[in-house]
Order: sequence, then structure tokens, then C-alpha cells
Amino acid sequence: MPVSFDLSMPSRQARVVVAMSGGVDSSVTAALAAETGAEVIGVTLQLYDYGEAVRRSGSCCAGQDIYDAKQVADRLGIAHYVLDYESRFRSGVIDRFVDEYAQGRTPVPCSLCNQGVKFTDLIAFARDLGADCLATGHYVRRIVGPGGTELHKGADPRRDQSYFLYGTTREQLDFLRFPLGDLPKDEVRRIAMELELEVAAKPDSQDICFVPDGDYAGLVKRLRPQTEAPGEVVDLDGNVLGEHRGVVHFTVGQRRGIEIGGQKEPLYVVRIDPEEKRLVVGPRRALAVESMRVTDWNWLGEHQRDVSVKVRSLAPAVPATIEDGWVRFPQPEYGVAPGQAAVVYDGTRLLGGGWIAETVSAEQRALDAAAA
RNA sequence: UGGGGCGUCGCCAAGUGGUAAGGCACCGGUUUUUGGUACCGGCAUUCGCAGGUUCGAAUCCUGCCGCCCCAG
Repeated sequence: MPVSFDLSMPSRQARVVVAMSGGVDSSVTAALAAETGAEVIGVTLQLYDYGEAVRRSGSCCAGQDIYDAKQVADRLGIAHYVLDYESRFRSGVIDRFVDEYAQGRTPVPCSLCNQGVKFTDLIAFARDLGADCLATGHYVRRIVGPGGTELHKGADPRRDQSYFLYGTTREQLDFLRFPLGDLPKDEVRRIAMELELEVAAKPDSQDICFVPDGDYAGLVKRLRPQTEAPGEVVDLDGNVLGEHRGVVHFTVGQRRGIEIGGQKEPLYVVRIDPEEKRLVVGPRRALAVESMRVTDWNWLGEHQRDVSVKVRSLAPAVPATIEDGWVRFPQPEYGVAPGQAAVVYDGTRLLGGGWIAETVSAEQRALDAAAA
């Protein structure tokens, strides 16, 4: 069941670079590429100091992922390179990640990484190698339509990763290939078993790659100590309800961790004010957002007014309209956090997206309207 | 220290003789290539303390301790 890489020349003459993370998905991607008969070159990026990242858990697996990728490449009989992208990853992803938290926003490091390190730097490297394309293990589909190359959600709705790729440019998309986009995850794992890849049973990655122990707050605090300064927790009217352990621990829409009891209903983070180190909290209804301003748009498709929009990776896309950089929701959307990506779809097709800069509360707008 | 009220899980709070509701918080799990949300589960052998009445008390009685309000 060979997968087509949709190249302009016979696959035997093609050179394919595969981004190999050491996980199941990218390993199977490499295997599928090798099956076509093309010359395949696996590339693994060293993005951070693995020993440093895992030292607190006392893990012995520093560099395990790189090792795994190399094992798979050896088994497949393909070339394999490890590139040291630590400094680029540090400035392009980690620094921006911690800066966002320091400003009370909630970043999406996977999008930053794809836009920068993976689809800019790695593509440039692949081109230097004379590659005809760069293949990755993302669960998204690339479809060549009448109007150009389109990016679509992965066929397996539970696995779709298009949200993280909204920043891909048309030029990058022309060079990219996503052979897993049509496959369900189970099938990918089955292929890995069949090929006896040593990573076949490796657990899915989760959390942020450079924070393997899940303690992202610990990293932010080390790099931006001001984020762990305690401050006031206030309600929507400004009444002080208590003290928090540092803005780094919070995201707009978050419920747990506020540590304020005795309420009739749960409290959620409504707003974060980093200058004052203040957390504004309120009931769930205060989270209802009726519109948001989105900046740094990237468009892969045509601008459209009536679309569906995702404000987070999970959860389905919801109907929305776009006008002058503002996205408006007919039905209030809850837990919209500045710093996250707004990704726009027409059905399964990803049209574009940008960063959420500010939101307008549905409740506040109703109050303003009543006052006026 | 004259009068009144109250003291039930970290917080709020039901329960007035029949063997401790609920909410919030917290903890754990599920889900998940971001953070969060959501969902599921856990969470007072004990009701300020000490006696007493009763088959049986958080609920009745007595004393003590603590807090609040009014009056001074």
C-alpha cells in the first residue's frame, strides 16, 4: 500500500528529507518514504538540552528520542543527520514562550516551532541538500486543488494537527508532504508493528516537548523570575479575594489552582494583569467571548467572511464571521486566551489564522449596550 | 460578664432525637503534540470541649472555652 508523495518526477529519482522526531509517526513517515524507492534522508533536530530538561526526573534517557530516530533510520537503511538547532529553538520558541507567559498570555509553542525552526530552517536545510520535498508525520492533508495547494484537517478527526500548522506559508506547503494525513493513528501504529520498528509501542508524546515533566511553570520561573511573584486575586468589581502564587501558573479560562473556596460557583481566570501581578477572576459566564481581535494573520486560502474557527487545538471549530481582523462568534465562545492561535477553516480546509490579541466579553458588551 | 446570638471538613452551609446533604477549594484519574476546559472518582466514624439524659444525641440538659451583636 505505497503512499504517493506526489512529486513531479519518478520516485526513484527523488530525494526526500523526513523530519524524524524519534516517535512513531515520523518513523512511519520515513518508512513510507523509503517504500517509494526514493532516496530518503532522515533528519532529527536537537532542539534543547535533553539532559537538562529531564534531569529533575532523574531520567536516564537523555537523548533517547534522537537515539530512537537513528535506530529507525538504520533499520530502514536510510541516511540520518542530527542537526543542532538548540540556539534557534531557544530564541524562536523557548524565549518567546516564556515572554508570552511573562506578559500574561498563553503561547502555543508547537505553532511557533512549526513556523520557525521546522518549516523555515529545516526546509532551508532540506533544499540545500537538494531535496524535492520535506515530509513530516503531521496528521494533516495536503491537497492540490484548482486554485493551488490546500491544507486540510487530518482524516482522523481525533488526531488532526492542522491547528498547529496554520502559520505555514503557501511556498512552504508546496515543498511539504504529510503522508499520514489520510491514515488513522491505529493504522500508523499497525504499520510500525509490521515493520518491527523499535518505536512501534512508544507512547504518544504529550505535553510540551521541551518540558518533558510537564512542569512548564518551573521553566518559565527559571527564565522569567518575575512571573512567580505573588499578587492579588480580585473579582470583576475589584474586590480582593485572596493571593495567588504567581501569574505563571494561570491562563485565561483556567479554573483549578486559584485556591479560593467558599464560593457558590467555581471561579475562573478572566484576565491576567502582569504589571500589577493581578489575577481577575469571575464566574463561568464572565468567560463568554463574543468577538476577538486577531493579529499576524497568515492566509493559505481566500479570505472569507463566514467560516469556522478554532481557538484551541482540541474542541471543534465553531461558526464565526471575520471582518477587519476581528472574529465574531454568533454563539459565545468560552475560555478564549490571548496568545493562543485562532485558526480559520472552511469545512476541512484550513484557510489561515493568527494570534489572539484581545477579546470582548459578551457579558460586558451586553452591559455596555444596556447603559447606552 | 447586663441582654441576645453563634460555634458541623480548608471555606460556605444543610441537618432540632434515629445514626453527618450540597457547593467551593483541594487531591487523583480520563481526554490531549500547547495552556486550559470538560468529565469521572476521592475527600468529617464525626459535629468547640467535658459531663449527663436516652435503646439511640450534631440535635435535649449542665458546666467550661471561643467568637459576634446590643447595651454599657
